[in-house]
Amino acid sequence: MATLQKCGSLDRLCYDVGGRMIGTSVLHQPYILSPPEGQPQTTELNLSLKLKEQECLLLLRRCKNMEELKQAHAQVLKWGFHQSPYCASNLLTVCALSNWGSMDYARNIFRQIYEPGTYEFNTMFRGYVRDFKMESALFLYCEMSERGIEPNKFTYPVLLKACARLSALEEGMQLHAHGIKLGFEDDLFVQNSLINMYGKCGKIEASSAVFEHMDQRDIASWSGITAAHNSLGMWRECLNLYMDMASEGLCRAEESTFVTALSACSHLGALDYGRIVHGSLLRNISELNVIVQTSLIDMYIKCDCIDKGICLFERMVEKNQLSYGVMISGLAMHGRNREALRVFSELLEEGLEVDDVIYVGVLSACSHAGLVDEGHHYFSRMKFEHGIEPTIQHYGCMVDLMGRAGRLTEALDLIRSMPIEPNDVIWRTLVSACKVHQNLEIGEIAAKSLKQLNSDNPSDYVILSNMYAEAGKWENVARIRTEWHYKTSTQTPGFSLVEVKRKVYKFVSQDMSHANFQDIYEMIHQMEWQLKFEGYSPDTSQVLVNVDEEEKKQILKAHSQKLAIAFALIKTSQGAPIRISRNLRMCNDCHTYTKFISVIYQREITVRERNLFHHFKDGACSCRDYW
DNA sequence: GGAACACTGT
Repeated sequence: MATLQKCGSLDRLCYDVGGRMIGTSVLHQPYILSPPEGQPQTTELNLSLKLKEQECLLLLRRCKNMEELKQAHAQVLKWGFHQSPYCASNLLTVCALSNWGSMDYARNIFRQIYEPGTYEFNTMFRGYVRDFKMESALFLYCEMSERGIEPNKFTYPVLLKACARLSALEEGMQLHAHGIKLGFEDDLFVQNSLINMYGKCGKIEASSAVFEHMDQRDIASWSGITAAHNSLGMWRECLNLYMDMASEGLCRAEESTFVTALSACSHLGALDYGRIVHGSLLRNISELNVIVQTSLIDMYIKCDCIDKGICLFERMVEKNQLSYGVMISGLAMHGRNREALRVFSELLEEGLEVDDVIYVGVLSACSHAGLVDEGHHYFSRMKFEHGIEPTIQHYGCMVDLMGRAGRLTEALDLIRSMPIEPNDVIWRTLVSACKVHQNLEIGEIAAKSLKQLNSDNPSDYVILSNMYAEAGKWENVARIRTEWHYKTSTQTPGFSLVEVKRKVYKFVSQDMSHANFQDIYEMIHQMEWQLKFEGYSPDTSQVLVNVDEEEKKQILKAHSQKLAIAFALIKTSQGAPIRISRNLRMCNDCHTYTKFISVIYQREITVRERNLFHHFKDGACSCRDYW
């Protein structure tokens, strides 16, 4: 049998006309096949060896599963070609990258390769990343550096992807530096990967810097930069980027870019934009895939077009778990809880997998609808029938479910028996329920636990102080107010978004930053008269500033939601619906105010509050004042 | 041989 030898000298190769060189490009080292001992190196022998090697390659490439591969591997070993760089590399690629391959097997082969080069390392990186073994990939890169093997331009994208998935900023930055040193910073794929890596690590400035410095951008560059903004909650920026891309006309958008843009529309409640994206989707993509369709449904639902969402959902030929998930939580958001549960049973009938997210939707539908027994039923079914361990979110839903129904002791027992540490959301849910049901005893327990978590949420103090006020415990109210004052600086700024003529405007409380803020305040002033005439009186109980009553009223008047409504009234035609989206729960006064506006100006006003829609029409709200 | 996408409780 022939053996493989490393051939150090090119001279020898030149002399050895019949002997052949294998894989110089791969290993940067020439190799020859030597004849069995005592036999001369003849052209015939080399030809037959070459043919044999080809046979090995074919054998490896034909494999369709691990069993076949193992057999082929055994044959290659028998023929003595396992050291041939071609054969070894092919074997490695098949193991690491085929759908049925095994990375463990690949690792063994890799270890047996005489001198693995950049190509073999890259193959291993790709295999590891594909198998979500990011640490292993980065670890192997260290070995590569120690061995002094030069990475090439294919090395960086895959490793940057590993960093992106791990949110490993430090490693990512190191790779960036190495890439620059080796002169790969101008490679399009490296740049795209950098955009993505920095985005996933939350370093949007770094991500944008790479994007800005690119000479040419392709669709992936745009895709990456929009996704980076989207995942960090910078939805307006994301949409602006999408529009830039569309208007530049240099790239034809692909499905992924549409999906990102639609996600931004969902979060912003930007229906007009959503429609534009839908339009270009129909123009550019002939057949919409499941992901795009699901995103469209999600967008319509979150932009208050629930019926359009349902219509698209029903027309879908192929639905997956996520499509159902979007529909279930969407229906729950709009208070159509029975329908949500019906869709859930359809999902089960379809025989699709159920996951924890779907159950969050199901349980929240039960809690909104006050279906206590059903909620308990689904909760235990989730654990015992589907083997899903409840997460903090499921417990949150259960606490909400029992809390709304006034079963406060049960809710507290559940929190105490939870195998997970309760978070601030859980306690806050219970505090709110205690306030509604005026249970001071449990309320105090919950409030104490909430305070221990130091979550700096100003609304906690409002609920607490209101709870004490209703019970007439004024010393406690005073104490809470002082404590609150101390925390003022750390509160999250609330904002309202409103879409007017395809542009999304953001308002914060007391906002003076808009170009036409004077018109807006003038409008607020006019509205005040109308409101007074209709019998509205401001409710300052939730104004969280320690000032006198008159000043409180002034502050109340310029809450972000009111500014957004005033702006929309000025800028839209009579009777047009107004859609507002906010990051925080609205205060009682804004709720009452909006009800009055809906009747005075004859407008339908929808306010989206995180995951709940308030639909104001003719002076009433769809939540029936309980939210 | 390389990059990118959707759903989560107050």
